[in-house]
Amino acid sequence: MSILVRDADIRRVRGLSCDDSSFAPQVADTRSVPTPQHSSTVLVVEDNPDLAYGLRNSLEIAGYTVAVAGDGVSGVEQARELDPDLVVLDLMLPGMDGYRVLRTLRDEGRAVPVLILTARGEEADKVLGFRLGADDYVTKPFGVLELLARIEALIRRTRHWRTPTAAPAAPVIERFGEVEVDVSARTVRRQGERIELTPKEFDLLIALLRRQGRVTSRNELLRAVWGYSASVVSRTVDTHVAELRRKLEPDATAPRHILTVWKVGYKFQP
Amino acid sequence: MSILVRDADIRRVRGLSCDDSSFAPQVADTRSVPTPQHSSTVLVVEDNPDLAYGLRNSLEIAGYTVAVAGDGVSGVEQARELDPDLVVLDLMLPGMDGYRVLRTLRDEGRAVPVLILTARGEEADKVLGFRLGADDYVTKPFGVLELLARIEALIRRTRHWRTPTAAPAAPVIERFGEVEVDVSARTVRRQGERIELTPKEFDLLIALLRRQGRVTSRNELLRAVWGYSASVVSRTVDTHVAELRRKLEPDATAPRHILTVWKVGYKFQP
DNA sequence: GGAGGCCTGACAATTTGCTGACAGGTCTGC
DNA sequence: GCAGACCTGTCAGCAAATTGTCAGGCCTCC
Repeated sequence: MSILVRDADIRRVRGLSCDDSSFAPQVADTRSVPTPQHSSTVLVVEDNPDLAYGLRNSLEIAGYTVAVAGDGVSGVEQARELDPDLVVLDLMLPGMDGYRVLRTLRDEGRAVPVLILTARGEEADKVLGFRLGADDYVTKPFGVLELLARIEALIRRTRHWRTPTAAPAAPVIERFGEVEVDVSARTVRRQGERIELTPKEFDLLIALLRRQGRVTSRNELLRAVWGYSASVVSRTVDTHVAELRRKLEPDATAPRHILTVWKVGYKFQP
Repeated sequence: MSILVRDADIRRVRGLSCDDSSFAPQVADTRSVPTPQHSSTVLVVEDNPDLAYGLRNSLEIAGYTVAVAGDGVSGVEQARELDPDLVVLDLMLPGMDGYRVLRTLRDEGRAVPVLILTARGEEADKVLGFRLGADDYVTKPFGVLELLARIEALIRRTRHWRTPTAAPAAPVIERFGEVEVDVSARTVRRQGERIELTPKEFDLLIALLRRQGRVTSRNELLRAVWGYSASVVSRTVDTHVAELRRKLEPDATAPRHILTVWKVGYKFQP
């Protein structure tokens, strides 16, 4: 893994003017250079300090504004606050792992491009990452120049729809029956009263909400919420569905929203 | 390199409805169901016939419309004519190489996403590819599922500026007589009133619907709905047909939609 | 070390579907 | 046109499959 790359190379990748002479304060330099493309913000969510430092450095040299989050929770928070142009996301994070970070962002309706950067190179991992809404997936060890090129490509691809519209970022709230779900705050109220859902319960609820009106098999729910594909052997999904019903349905024994479809799966109805 | 992948996996990558029961009618269904997501067109520019064939196959199973070009010049031409949603581009091409194809497309102002697929895995090659305007870069040997996931991600990312309105998954509804069937919700209404069908009944109804207008033998229905082929010894199919008639026909003794064809089987008529 | 979340596995409660027989229709050969 | 053979319609009960539910135990996080 070559974190050590000449600055000139890094600049070149971004297509900045590259006269090799400058060993001057690069950061200040690139900032003052009137880059035609207004400086984009990149959020790096990475718990390994060394790697985070290296990335920040490379990205700043390439002319980006960089923020670093050391764990999943602060990653989500900073993504909300900064509204970055791209997120570089490690999967192995303490606490909230990368998959969950990604899912949370997407559940909140954030379309920010996400590049997953991880040691997990199994094809299944990659497929899962893309399914959850990732835009690129780079495995360690990686070349910095390639990473920068991919970041550049992603930002290039997504720039035009960011500039024209200044999103007012309305809170995403879903309602059904006497329940309202604030997706970004991950809170649920029922008759105005706060209901506590566990993370899995909330994810499951969102997954059902996103598929409302359609029958969803346990397997699809497993993949969407738990992240793996396996023939359903245990009662995990059912257990959580039962818990959701208990917490959200007026009468858990006669559900009106979270319905069972025999031999197929579950279906959410508003 | 695993070109050989189960169809079910390939479908799953596109997020089509997927079910645990391996041989159940649901899987067969997905093939004929008009997928709500309008079929995207993928242009494959690849001179190796075997690889091109394999790609076309996988992509078609995944639900894409596929065009193949065997060299760079016809690749550019087809890109102009078809205006595809994505281009899979090999670099090593006879005549006009991939880089030049890419540059030509971009010079013409075509913003179509391009995924480079090549054996050249040097970082410098990748960086060059991205600089020329590629959106992704996959090196051989590659996993088909990963490639499909990347293609899906790219098309997902670029879909919105091709289709201005993002419709929230309109339900697929089939109608006949006074009955309407919502396939994805697995619900049936008759004169607007909800009719409860058991799983087998619903599957049988779908199977008949899919074969409307032509006679279907009990054996074929058995295979389609029950998943196994067996000479019909029991009255199973008939029983379920009777039940369907009772629930859906205005007069079950004089069916108008689910007709008996003597000594042959059944026929559905809208 | 405690608490909460999550999964597992068993048991109970439902729902579904198959079987097998009988009744009623339809067809074929005469 | 008739009789017998054959095919389809129908029914109800039991067996099997599926889901609801719960408590115990493992694990992670605080």
